[in-house]
Amino acid sequence: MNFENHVPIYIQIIDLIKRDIVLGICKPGDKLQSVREYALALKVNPNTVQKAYQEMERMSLAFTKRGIGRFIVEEEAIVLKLKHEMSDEIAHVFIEKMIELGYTSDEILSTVKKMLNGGKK
Amino acid sequence: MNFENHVPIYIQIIDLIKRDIVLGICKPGDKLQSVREYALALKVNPNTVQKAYQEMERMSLAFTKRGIGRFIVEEEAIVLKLKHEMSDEIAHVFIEKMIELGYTSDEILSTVKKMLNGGKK
Amino acid sequence: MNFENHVPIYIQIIDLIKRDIVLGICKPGDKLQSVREYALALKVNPNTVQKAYQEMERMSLAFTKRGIGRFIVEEEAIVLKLKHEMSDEIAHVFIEKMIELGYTSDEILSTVKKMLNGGKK
Amino acid sequence: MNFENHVPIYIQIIDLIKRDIVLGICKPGDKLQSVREYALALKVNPNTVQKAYQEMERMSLAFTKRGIGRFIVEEEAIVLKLKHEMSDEIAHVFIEKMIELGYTSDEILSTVKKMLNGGKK
DNA sequence: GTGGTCTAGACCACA
DNA sequence: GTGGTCTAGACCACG
Repeated sequence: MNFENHVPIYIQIIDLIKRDIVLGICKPGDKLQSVREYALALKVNPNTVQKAYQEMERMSLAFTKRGIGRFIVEEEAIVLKLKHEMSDEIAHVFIEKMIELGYTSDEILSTVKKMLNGGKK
Repeated sequence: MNFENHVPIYIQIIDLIKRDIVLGICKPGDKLQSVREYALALKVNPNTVQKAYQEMERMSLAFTKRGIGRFIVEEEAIVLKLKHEMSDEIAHVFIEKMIELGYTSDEILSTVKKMLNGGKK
Repeated sequence: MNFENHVPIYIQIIDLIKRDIVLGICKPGDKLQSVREYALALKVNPNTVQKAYQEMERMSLAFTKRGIGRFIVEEEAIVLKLKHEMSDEIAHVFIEKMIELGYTSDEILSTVKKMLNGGKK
Repeated sequence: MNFENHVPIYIQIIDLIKRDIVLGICKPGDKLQSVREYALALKVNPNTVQKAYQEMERMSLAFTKRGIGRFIVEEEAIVLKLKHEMSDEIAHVFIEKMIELGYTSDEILSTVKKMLNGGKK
């Protein structure tokens, strides 16, 4: 967790899990760590994890079995859906901002190419 | 101004002005609108514009002539510098996030291409 | 059983049995299924059935014969009593809430009529 | 606020406000009391009011102007929509339960009539 | 054990 | 002033 930047911790937690789902580290139907466990692991307050988990339920990414635990939604398609949703969002924001700065499509493409070849940060 | 998303309004204002500089809508040395004028125009609290202007001074993008007004820094190079700084930052963030999602360089490139051709908005 | 809504599962179980009594599916004096059996059938934690049964004893709806099993109370009147108790409670809550929303008696009646005719589900 | 029953306080708060909207006590576009104010008035913790308010935003019943306050959504139709949504829900649950208990449409109607005439609780 | 709710009190950014 | 977030710690119902 990054406590320095201004992205709320509970959002960072959600993104963490979303990434784990996309990367296959946890799979549809898997049980999430309990609120207390995960809070301990991340060294944050249980309420913060709770908030993240509840937000994930609202996004239909997880659901609760009362008294048993919380689980990732059991829909296999969620992985690809998440991946595309997230990458589309990211790419869209990127391109919008570049266009706003006056870049043409060609310039945008070559910027990306250069950076990808440049390799390290 | 977008009051709904989570980007602070004063940041949105700074970005607005930066874009105007990059696009040549206002030039190095130009006088900025007064806090009150601009606040009125943007339908925003004057404190918010004030904060945006102060932040721009901190970033050496603007300076104050006491009793006269606030001006964009007079250095011509600022335009290109801004443009590159901003686009580099944007592209860098974009690529980092895509890699985090497990995309390869080729996939990133083709995603960008597709979006540029899709061309909506 | 509905694991998604917020009605405790043990309450849902009680309601299930009460309905069966009212509808004559099981009769005063009948033996209830064993905790384990019923838990298996409902795909529920045995503790939960246990709690439901205990609660029913507390409400004088059931009683235990040690070593033999649990039984529905033997009083025939229980059926009608249950039926009226439950419907009165339900109707009362309904009318109270409608009045709170500003509905008049006439409007309440016509709402009910409309719904009964609409008849879906 | 009712601290005795098991309906979460934040839900009770939401219902309170919804009722006020339906009854015209507060109108679309009105400012809601600040979190702290309302918490003080209801003698609950500000976090509890906060939770209620945020839930209302999720239901598109309210929105935030940052640094200014929270407001009821500006859509006039919301009043009737809420009223019908709530009464439909209430009536639907009522009728479902009565049917489950084996009541016929006629019996349901006459039960309601009787209760409405019976008048007091 | 699990999640759900609540309190008390704090800090922060924003307007 | 406003809302947003977070911590610490508590109690409860549920399984």
